[in-house]
Amino acid sequence: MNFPKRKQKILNKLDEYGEVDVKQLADELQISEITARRDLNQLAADGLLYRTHGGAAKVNPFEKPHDFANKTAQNAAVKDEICRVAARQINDGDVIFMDCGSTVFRLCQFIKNKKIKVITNSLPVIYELQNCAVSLNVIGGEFDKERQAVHGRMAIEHIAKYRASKAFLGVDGVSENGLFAHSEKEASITTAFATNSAYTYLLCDASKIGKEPYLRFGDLSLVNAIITDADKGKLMGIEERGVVILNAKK
Amino acid sequence: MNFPKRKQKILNKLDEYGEVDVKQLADELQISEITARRDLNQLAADGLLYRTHGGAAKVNPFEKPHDFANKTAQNAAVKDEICRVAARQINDGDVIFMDCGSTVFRLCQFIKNKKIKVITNSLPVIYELQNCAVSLNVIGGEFDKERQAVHGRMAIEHIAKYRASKAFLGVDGVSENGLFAHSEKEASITTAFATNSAYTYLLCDASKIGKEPYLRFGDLSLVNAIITDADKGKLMGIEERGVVILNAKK
DNA sequence: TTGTTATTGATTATTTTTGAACAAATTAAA
DNA sequence: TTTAATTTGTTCAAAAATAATCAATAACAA
Repeated sequence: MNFPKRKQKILNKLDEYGEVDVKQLADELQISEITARRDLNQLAADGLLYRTHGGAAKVNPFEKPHDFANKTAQNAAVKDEICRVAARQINDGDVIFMDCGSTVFRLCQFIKNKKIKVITNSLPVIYELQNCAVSLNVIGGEFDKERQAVHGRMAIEHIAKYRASKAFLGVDGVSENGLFAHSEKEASITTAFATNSAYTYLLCDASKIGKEPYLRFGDLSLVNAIITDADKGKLMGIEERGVVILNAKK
Repeated sequence: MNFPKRKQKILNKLDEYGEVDVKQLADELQISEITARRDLNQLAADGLLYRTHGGAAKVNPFEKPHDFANKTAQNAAVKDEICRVAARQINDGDVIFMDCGSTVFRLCQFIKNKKIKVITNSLPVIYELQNCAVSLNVIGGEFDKERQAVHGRMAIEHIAKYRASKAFLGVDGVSENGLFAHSEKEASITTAFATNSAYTYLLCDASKIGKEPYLRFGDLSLVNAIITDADKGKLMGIEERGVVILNAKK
């Protein structure tokens, strides 16, 4: 039995029972335990399941059915690790910016009982945090349906009126040459967040490191720290520029 | 049983009873007490619960946002009639203000296919309209959890920058003596909406007519028309002041 | 054929998880 | 207040799971 077929079986099983364990999987599929583990790791890397000790679980069986939750399911495990590290940087009393990226969204779950103020342009973030301890400030302006967030001139003006102690941002790419985005819209918002916060964290998984898509919108000096699961080797050029690297490897 | 599964069980239990204690948890989940403690500590670190001596408590005593849906369900039939009439006043190309009242919220369902721009401070309205034809403008500022809407000075400033062709507003009371609200917050937002739109509609069911609760915040001249299911008799004093009455009786 | 590559399994070392024992801290009681 | 009972954090050890390395096999192309 080849991998694609096993993959299908594993996912079916997972869908039915909500979880699987390595031993039982190895037995049923007539493969060794290590192969079963390798399969699970590969599926976990694709964000199709959650790897646990001894097995795996469905991505999020108790998550809300919002469509933005689905988007963030890709690489959820890695993103969660990154966000755990990020959450540890946040103290009561902080005023933080959060942008509308899928990685930053996953930060919500870890800050729900912190006594902080969150300023954001992301509808999913607002929706997720509306009933918890954090105080919310909504950035006003034109609503972008695709990104489920507010963008445009008004949004930039709004941000400029506030000062945050920390900003948590995502980008489409980052290298020693600077920060990169797919669109002008996101670039200008990100820049506004960064310039109006005392300390800026970039949250990005390994896939974004070294990528330079489309638009270079800012220098590395715009951010103070990068929280990532990428290897040291890939980050050398960036660290040399004075950016703090926070490792978020599992 | 692995951690993710225990995590879910703990959270479920917490959700049901509001609190758990270590001993009982260890017993029910067939784990040692120290493991139970470790689980609770980890969940607490993620902000999913509050750690107490001997156990843990739910993180947010607040209620879920369902109460908004419940509120809108009250008198739904009457409110829908009012909103049907309101929707007929809206033409393609209009720029309209919508406030955060439960009546105005029900207007959403009737305008989803109109080619208009909606400017609102109501999170439920944004959520409801995010995936349809209307273009959305989000009013920025401090988020008020109770009302699920944005209020405050920033919101007022935001509104002042726009001009709408029509505003659709709710109030807590209206009589020939003017407009009434339960709180200063809502009053100032309503005033801002009304003064920045060419034509202002008040959406209110019969229960609001003649009521004068707490704060009188504006003259009747602030509105151009009232859409209501109330009898002509109750409205005489108001109509005399030049306010157009649109009947919305079933 | 031959060499290359991908897949799988076995072995070993490492990491993670768990529980027990005990000292420190906290709460409750006298 | 002091004392007793709980609860907790810490350290250590055992067990389980995992990652890493290497060898065997299968699939594939030249």
